[in-house]
Amino acid sequence: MKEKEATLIAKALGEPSRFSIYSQIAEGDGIYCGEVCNKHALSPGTVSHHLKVLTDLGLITSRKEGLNVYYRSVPEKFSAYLAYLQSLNRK
Amino acid sequence: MKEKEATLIAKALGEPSRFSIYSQIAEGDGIYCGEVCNKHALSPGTVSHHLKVLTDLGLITSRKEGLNVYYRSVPEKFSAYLAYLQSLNRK
DNA sequence: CGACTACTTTGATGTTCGTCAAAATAGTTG
DNA sequence: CAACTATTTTGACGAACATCAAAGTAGTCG
Repeated sequence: MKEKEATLIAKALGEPSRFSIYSQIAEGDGIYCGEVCNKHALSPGTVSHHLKVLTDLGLITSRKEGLNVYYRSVPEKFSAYLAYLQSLNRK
Repeated sequence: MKEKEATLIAKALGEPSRFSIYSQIAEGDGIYCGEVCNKHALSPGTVSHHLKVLTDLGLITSRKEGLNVYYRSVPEKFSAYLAYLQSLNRK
């Protein structure tokens, strides 16, 4: 992973709502968009926006199931980010 | 470390200039403020601002040496942040 | 003390971006 | 097809913030 990508991920997780949403997704085994809206006091449009940012960065993936959209995390991507951060100390 | 603090650190590192400045400090064994200004095309005021943000978060410390101010990283703080991130996956 | 240096603080500016309401889209179901 | 539901997109607005120039501060040195 390059510095630019790491910075974009850090920026994404630096927004409180988005960090919280990512945490919720990462902790479970997948979740529907609506459940995210329920847990956080945010409009559907705002939640959809945050989910798109996380998806574009590869931190989560989505799959349509009927009317709902199912989201789950991509641990490998997150691990790659952690590995990059770890390499910063004592390079 | 709590979620709020982790988010603040992520936000701080999500700003490209600040991420780059932190990297420069973390990679070496300490550095003067002026050297940071030289490496990055930023005004002294801007660099000072970024260094203050990182200092307030406990990611770096400063010590005055004559006319110069010497900065070095606090690896323990950064490690605590990494540990928190690691706990997000598979909690 | 007075000139100089390294850094910090202040004030202003332009941009980014989180948020919502509302319109639009896609898919379901009678 | 028509009504409905879940999500996304659009447009607008306000707040946060990165940046700079310039003024301020602290410490050094003749």
